Amino acid sequence: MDLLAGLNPQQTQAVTAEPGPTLVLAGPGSGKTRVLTQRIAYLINHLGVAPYRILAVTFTNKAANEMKQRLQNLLGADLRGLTIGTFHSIGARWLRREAQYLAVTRDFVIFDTSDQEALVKQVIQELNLDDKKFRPSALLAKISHAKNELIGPDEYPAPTYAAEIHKRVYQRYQELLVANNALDFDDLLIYVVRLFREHPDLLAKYQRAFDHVLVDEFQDTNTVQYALLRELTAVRRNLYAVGDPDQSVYRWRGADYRNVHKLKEDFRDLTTILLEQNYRSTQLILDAAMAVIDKHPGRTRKQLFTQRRGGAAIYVLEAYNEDEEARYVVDAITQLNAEGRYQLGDFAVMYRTNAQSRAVEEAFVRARLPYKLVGAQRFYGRKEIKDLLAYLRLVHNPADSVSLLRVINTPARGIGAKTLELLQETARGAGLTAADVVRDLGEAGPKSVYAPRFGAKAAAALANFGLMLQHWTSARAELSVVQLMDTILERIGYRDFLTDGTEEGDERWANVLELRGVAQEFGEAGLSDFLQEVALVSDQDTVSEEGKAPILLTLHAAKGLEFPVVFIVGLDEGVLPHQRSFEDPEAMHEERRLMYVGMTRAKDQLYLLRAFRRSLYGDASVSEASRFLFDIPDRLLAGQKPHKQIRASEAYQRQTTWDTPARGRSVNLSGGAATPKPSARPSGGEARYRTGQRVKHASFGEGIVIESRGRGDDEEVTVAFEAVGIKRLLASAANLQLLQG
DNA sequence: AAGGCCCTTCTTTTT
DNA sequence: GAAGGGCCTT
Repeated sequence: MDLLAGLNPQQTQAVTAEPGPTLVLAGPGSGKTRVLTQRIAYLINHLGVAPYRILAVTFTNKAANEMKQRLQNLLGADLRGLTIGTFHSIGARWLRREAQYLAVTRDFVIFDTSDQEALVKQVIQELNLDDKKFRPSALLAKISHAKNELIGPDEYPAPTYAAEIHKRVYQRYQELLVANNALDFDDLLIYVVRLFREHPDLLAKYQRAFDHVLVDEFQDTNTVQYALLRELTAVRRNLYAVGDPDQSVYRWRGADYRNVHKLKEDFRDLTTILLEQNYRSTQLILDAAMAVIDKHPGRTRKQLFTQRRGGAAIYVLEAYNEDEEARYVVDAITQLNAEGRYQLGDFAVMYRTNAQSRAVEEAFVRARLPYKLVGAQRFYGRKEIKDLLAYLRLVHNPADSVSLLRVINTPARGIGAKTLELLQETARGAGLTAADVVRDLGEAGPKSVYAPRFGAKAAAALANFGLMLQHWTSARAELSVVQLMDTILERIGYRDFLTDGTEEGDERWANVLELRGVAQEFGEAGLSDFLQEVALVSDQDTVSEEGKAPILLTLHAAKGLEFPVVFIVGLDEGVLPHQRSFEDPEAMHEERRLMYVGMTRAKDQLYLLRAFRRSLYGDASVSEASRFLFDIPDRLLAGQKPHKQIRASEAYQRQTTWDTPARGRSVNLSGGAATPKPSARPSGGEARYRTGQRVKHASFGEGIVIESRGRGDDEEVTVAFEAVGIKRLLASAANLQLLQG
């Protein structure tokens, strides 16, 4: 079979590049995954490299699985030891293999963010810190940052008092991780690097093992990941990196797209190949996306092009609020679907923050349209799921005190805060884990040396839990993950505990069953593998390929995906770009890249939506159109072109030339003949106020009507007052006096 | 010990 | 506008 058939010249160049350090800068939709897999196939088939001498690293399990799948199709045969996986899963695998060198055993568990927080809270208590002044999340950020710079707890610089506190927290946190036989996400990477630095023989072994190392999404690597790659490839120098700095959106997680530049410095003979031909979007969408990203300072310009000339204009829609914004989306989907041009699975709705999904979901539910929400965090973050996983983790690794504390009284067993404090104290005093103590109480009953420390009732409750735990840990070897899960569920009466007759209760139990399904799919693999798998799933892993319903997801989760029709909602200053990026130019650049990523997901049609009024933390405020909207040339846009909001005082002076597009005018959504506006203005009596009218309010003074809309039988009027700014009023209550009209 | 109520705080994005 | 923490009652 001809591996190179159907590749364009740049792709061919990338696939057949001479061994040696190579950087492929791949624009969106340029066939990056294809190049990466063909490259591996090329190494095996044409250069005769043994598959087990190849290491391919990705960021998500989904990307890894996709590559495996494609290679299987390409090469037919089994992949005979080819290593493909995420940075974290490969790290975990190697660390289990080399656990003899570590302070933890090979059964270590992986602590996720909430476990980390629980641990830090414990530290805050132990060190008697003011929990108002030291927030777990802030402390964890410090720790993670230090870890990513390969700074250990004892090397942590402490020039100030605050830094001294951080250092102590870091030290104790790390001790507790070891005591729990646990690693956090960062540890999965830094332990490998440290191991390599401390044991040159180990490093040499891994350097020898892999002739070729390939990395996907190279722009998302952080300092540790880059160090790992560099050390691994220091001898053979066959590092093949694929990435796109324009799509770097994980800075907040330590990713540094400047690693792309570092690569050029560290490997002076680096071959760089640019992939600019796009096989996804229309030229119009590419032009719009390039217009946005070209405003990004200090980047290498790429000229993306496609054979797909022209294309439908990008629709800009300005809604009154997020509910109407969501309704626009639903209406457009309904319409395009009814016209038969697109299946429901062809649509995607993207947003900056997860909180924005609520309004969209509600609109879908109201329209009785199905939808799929992406977010593993959401599933694995649920209480019932975390609880059940904590039981499994505890059985797997009884040293895991975070899990023990989580489940020891869930469902309630009469073990309260006092008892738990005493339990921890007892364990610490005896140099044991809490699990050891409860198991002894269970086995020896009242004769246990620990029994006298507790009240009779508490001791009995603890003993009971200890017996259960003992039973599970000894039964564990003979049971599959599903069987163990069933045993636990049955024993603790979890179903009855979760289902309380409400719909939510049923949903909770359904979630448990879903996790059970995951375990079932996992088959015969061990508990350890199962726990690792669920600890390392990403949001992007949960996007199923053949969708039957529109998909709702964050812009981050959308990276790497494509859809015929894309809606990006919340194009408001403060949302995208996010408020938190206003002060920091680097963060602002990342918002721009995020916008670029979102836009380039669209194959045929792109809708950009914003809401004039948006609620944040409960109450609403007026927002301005995102700066990114203004970067797109007008000629590429249709619908309501963005306009700068006019301040109340300015509006007052410019009333005669007011140019707000009337909300509610007919918008042609599908690009065909004019069609009725998707959502009719709520019917009601004739509106009393119109945009541009001058009105007077008893206490706010004079102003101009920005907008008026029906609300039940009443009318909601938004007025820009000269003295007090923009206010929203109910016509019936405000008693506005019409000054002209 | 447990459950209910009110208060605060907060949200970016996720391996 | 949700979720967690603190404080109250049973």
